[in-house]
Amino acid sequence: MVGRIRVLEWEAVRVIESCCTTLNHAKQVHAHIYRNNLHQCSYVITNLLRFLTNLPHIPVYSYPHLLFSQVHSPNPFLYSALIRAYARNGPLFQSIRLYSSMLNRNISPVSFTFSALFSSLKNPILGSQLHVHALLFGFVSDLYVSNTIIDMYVKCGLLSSARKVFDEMPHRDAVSWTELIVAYAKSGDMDSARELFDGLPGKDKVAWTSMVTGYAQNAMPKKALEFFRRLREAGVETDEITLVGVISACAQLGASGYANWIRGIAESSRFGSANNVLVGSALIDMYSKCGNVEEAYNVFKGMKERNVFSYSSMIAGFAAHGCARAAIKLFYEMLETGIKPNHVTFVGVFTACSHAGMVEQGQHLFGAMEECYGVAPTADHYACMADLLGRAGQLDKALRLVQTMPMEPNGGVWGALLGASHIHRNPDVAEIASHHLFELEPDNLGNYLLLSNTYALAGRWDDVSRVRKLMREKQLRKNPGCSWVEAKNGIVHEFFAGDVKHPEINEIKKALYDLLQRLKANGYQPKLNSVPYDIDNEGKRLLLMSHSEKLALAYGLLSTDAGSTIKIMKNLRICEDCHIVMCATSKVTGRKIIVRDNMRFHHFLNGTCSCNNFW
DNA sequence: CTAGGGTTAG
Repeated sequence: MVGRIRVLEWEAVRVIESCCTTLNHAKQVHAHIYRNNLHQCSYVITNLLRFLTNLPHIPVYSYPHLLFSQVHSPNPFLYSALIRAYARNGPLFQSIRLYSSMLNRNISPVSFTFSALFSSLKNPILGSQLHVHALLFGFVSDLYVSNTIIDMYVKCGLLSSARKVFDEMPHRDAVSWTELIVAYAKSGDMDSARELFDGLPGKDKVAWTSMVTGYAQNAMPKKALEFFRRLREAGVETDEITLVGVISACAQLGASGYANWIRGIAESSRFGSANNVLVGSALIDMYSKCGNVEEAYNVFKGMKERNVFSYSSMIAGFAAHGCARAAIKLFYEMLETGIKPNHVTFVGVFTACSHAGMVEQGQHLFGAMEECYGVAPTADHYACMADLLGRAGQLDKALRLVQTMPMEPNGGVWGALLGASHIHRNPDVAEIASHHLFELEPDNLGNYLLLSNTYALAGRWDDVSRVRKLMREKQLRKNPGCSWVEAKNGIVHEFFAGDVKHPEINEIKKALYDLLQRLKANGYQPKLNSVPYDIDNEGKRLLLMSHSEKLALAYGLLSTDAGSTIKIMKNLRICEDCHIVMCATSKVTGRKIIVRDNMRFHHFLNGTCSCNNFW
């Protein structure tokens, strides 16, 4: 009889492991188990519960608990499986209650009990108490348990406690190391991550990828590429997640040479964009950020499967390039496919409207987002709307929106208002916005500059010096303006404002001088009031001449073939005078010029810019 | 049962 039950148990578990793919399957299996009197068997029910835990959105309180309660004498594994189910999907206190009830019934926990408890725990007080329990029961020498304890401390933000557990572990595996490496990377401390990584004896794919991704996420794309090169030299396999990290690094570099290089690697691997949504979406973003929105769309069109990331990235890409109508059209296409937009999708949609001055369209969608699509607006969406109204010149409406919005305005909201005040030269609204910004972001230099420049445009030089004094007191120093341009051979050249370091600087200055003369003959006049300093006109003229994007433009004209597109990247916002020069140059030379500044892309063609002077 | 992943902004 016992033997027969064993066979049945084993069979039931095999059925669960192989055939259960939906909740309905699970229920059928359960009925079968019930008929065969196996519903009291901890082993079988544990496996059924484990399966249920992995299904998304199963309310734990109902069915899984029912399964559990039919077992009269549950073993510790069954308890642990239900603890894990609650830890994953249900209320935390239920996990803890089950754990106490286990102890009360004198059922000793097993290591699985603790890893289940720690796996979703984000409460540092409970966490450290349970850590003591794990110590008392002697489970901290268990790798799984210690690793989940490390993970728990990391999730609680207690990196030093996590490190202490790590340092005191008698044995560690790659998981223990990588958990900490990632934690350091996420906290922005790549030096510590690097130090740990260097000491890791067997560096596997995940550890290498964590370094690549860590550098990418911390805005060190060159370092990310260096580690990717070393990863490949070490003969480590590259998978989709590694690729995504490198692609993101190339996106930050913004140069087409890197973009095409990693694209080639990705497409010739098993994780090409046609079959892999993850890689595809990352490539869409990369090409958008490299100024090639057409290629981004080619990747998008070539994907067999698309999800909310692919659509949102593409919509944001169109928006950044000023293709507002394409962005909106894609948004509606997305709805037709049944893919639900999320909060990021809407940010992209509103940015598109904003940069195209489509106020009514944007307001309409803002009104509909919660009602029709179930996405509740966040402060970020209000920032988009403040931007939309403000850019379109409706500063009063924008201000009223900010003052009546249902949540506390964040920096983005006031920043949008400040930016709009600058565009429309309204120092009064700028004062209100910056007053809040100086509280919220006391060290954000850009806010001080925008306020000071808005005063300068209004000729309020006393106020300008007041803000400059404030900046000096806070010891905030302006980032030097810097631009990059791709030469014909794909090499990227860097220029700072007033640069004299480039080997061909004399030719470049000559070319720029000649260009400006040509533009002047066609009606260009330097926009002197875009210089926010109280100096004489000749000084302003010279200052404008030295802007890094103009140097980059001149070098681009010198170093690329006639008829080819010139691509320039800038770390700060392009200035009004440079914007005019770019427009005029595109007309006079017949060149297409693409400028990526820190805000968006500008496509200059035949005298006009895709941003319609909204930026 | 524990470790790496893509989209947004002024």
